[in-house]
Amino acid sequence: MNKTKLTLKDVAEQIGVSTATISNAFNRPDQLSKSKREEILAQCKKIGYSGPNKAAQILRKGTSNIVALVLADSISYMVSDPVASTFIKGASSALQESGKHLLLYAGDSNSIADVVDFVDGFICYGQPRNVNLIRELAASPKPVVTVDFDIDNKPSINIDNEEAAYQVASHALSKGDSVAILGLRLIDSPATCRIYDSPLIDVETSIAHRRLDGYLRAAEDKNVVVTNEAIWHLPESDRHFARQAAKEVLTSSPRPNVVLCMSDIIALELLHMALEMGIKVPQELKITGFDGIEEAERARPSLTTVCQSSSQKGVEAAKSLLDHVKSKNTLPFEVRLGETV
Amino acid sequence: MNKTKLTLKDVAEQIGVSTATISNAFNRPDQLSKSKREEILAQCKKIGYSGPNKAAQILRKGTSNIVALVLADSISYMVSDPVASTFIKGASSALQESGKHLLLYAGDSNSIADVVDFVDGFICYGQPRNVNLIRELAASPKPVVTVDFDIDNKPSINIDNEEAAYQVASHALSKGDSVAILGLRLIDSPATCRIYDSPLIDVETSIAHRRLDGYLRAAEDKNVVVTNEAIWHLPESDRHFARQAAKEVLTSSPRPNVVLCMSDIIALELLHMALEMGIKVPQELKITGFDGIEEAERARPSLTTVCQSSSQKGVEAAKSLLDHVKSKNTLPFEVRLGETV
DNA sequence: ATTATTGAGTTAAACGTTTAAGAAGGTGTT
DNA sequence: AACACCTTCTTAAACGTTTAACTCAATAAT
Repeated sequence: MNKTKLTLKDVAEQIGVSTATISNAFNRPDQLSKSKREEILAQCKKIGYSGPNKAAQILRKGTSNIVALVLADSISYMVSDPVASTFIKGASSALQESGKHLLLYAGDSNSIADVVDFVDGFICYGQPRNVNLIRELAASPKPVVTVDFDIDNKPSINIDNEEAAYQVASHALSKGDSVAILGLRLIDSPATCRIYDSPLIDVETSIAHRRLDGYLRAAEDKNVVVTNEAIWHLPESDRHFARQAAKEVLTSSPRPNVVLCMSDIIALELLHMALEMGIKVPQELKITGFDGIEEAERARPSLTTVCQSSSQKGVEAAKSLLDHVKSKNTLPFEVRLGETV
Repeated sequence: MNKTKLTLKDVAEQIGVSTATISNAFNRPDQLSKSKREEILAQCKKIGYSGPNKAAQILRKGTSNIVALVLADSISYMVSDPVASTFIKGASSALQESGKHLLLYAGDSNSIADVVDFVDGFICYGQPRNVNLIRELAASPKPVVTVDFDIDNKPSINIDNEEAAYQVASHALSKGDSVAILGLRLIDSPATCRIYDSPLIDVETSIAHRRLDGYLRAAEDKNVVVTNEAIWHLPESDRHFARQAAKEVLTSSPRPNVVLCMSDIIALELLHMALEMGIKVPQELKITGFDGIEEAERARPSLTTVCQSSSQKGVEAAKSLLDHVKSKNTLPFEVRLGETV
């Protein structure tokens, strides 16, 4: 049992070669003869040296094999959200295959300063609340890949949200004529409310606005008028907020016969409440979701929604980061016709 | 715009003090006068130096503020499991409060060698598959806290699984007399099967065996005979495996009238299948679960189970690690009487 | 026989900090 | 006036590697 941990220097002295040679034995096999290398590795194993210290390598090499996954909100929230956790699954398995480690980073923190020096890059999932964080990411010397939102000049992974929203809304509006929209993070409010004339946030960068654009274009095509009073804002795709918004929509008069929801979680909550109130779906009320989570397919009636593969997004994001891809990557989506329209 | 990143040395030269003083300005305010410190900090901000490089700090200080969360299985699986993800929630929020970062580490990997040099400690959730990993953790110089399993001489967070299992089983067996047990990871098999006389694994360290002990003690108390043919092994708490085991149990003859399940996921799948088959619960079949997940409470009939707070376990694990607690910590549990017994 | 070329190792300078030990000057005590 | 004792800052040695540049033989080319 050694008192203190062995270093390259100790090992070099014991074996009788220079530190450089030991280092090369571990990192650059072409720099020394095969026989010597094997001898060194065997010796190291015998005396209990398990390889160069990683902390020192991080400093010296400037790379750590750690990738930070910046999550839009708190980590707590993200892990329990089915869409986000599926994304994490995809990203983590792709990273693991490349021997990278995953550091979970809360997007509600104010700065990446405490990790930027040692991580190899950032995968950024969903629009962080904190504007300063986005600025820092944009200016970061380390590679950054964004998912479900956009930073200028940084690669991103996305579906064509505008088109997807357009398609699903067109389908629903061909069967109904009065509409409400349950949107996500459209304005700066911590509570569920109609947007009225509140200033919209993140208009350029957020997918919510692309989806809204798509909904509105579909409505225009079908000659359906949508006022700001028919557009709700939810601060999060959370059952609690969704329930409240659902209640407001369903008790508003006149009650719309089409409700376009920006997430399946919201749509499902609306569906449940409608059924509880004895409203017939889809006869009296048509509902569309967004995301295509499992629960949406299992629901009765099953939800009409836009399917996108969160896990594929995770995989693509990881790949883009590792391959130093510079361009934006637009993934496919699919409108799944369920029984709610 | 500077070409290359500023270092302490650059800054020191520009401001005209020693590097030590700058370092102290950031790390040890008591080592220099208040006025000088403020002046330095202001200057740093002006020239765009955002503080000492973290990679260098990790090497020099030997601490990184990174905690590795070692998850029993692959990260992918763990993130989607409701119990595990709730645990992650608890742990991550507690760590975040202390300014620590969370590194997700797959327990199905073979060695901690690639992170042990730079992480500050390990939180280990659930029994890792890989025995070598456990050996390394046991021998690690860095602090380790285990949850839901045990390593000698390392602190752990647990409920009294034996007693909890005893209580819930006693309740169920007071209303039934023939029993099957759906257990987790009892033997070394990748498939669902009866344990028969296969050698049991991790007998000393795994919670599954504590629960089994509790079940068997309750059975003995009630004079109910349990043979190894009534005990099933599932490799994971997964709906797919659960469904298969449920089918086998429900079609076995004679069919037991009490089934004790080692997780809610298993119990719920059994419940659904029983209802599909037209078996009346609890009249013809009594079911108990374990964990107390939300879905168990929402189910109809609601599940009788053992409630434990996964998120609290996460919090306690983080605290133990950060406070260098050496002792084992036994958390409370509660048997929730549902409608399935 | 002389000069290039290659192969195998070594030397020493980074990487960017922290911190024990020391120096210089000021304050308080006797 | 002499001494100890702070306070404030500096010096320089770590922390444990990687890697460009160099040395020294041995082999190949002319």
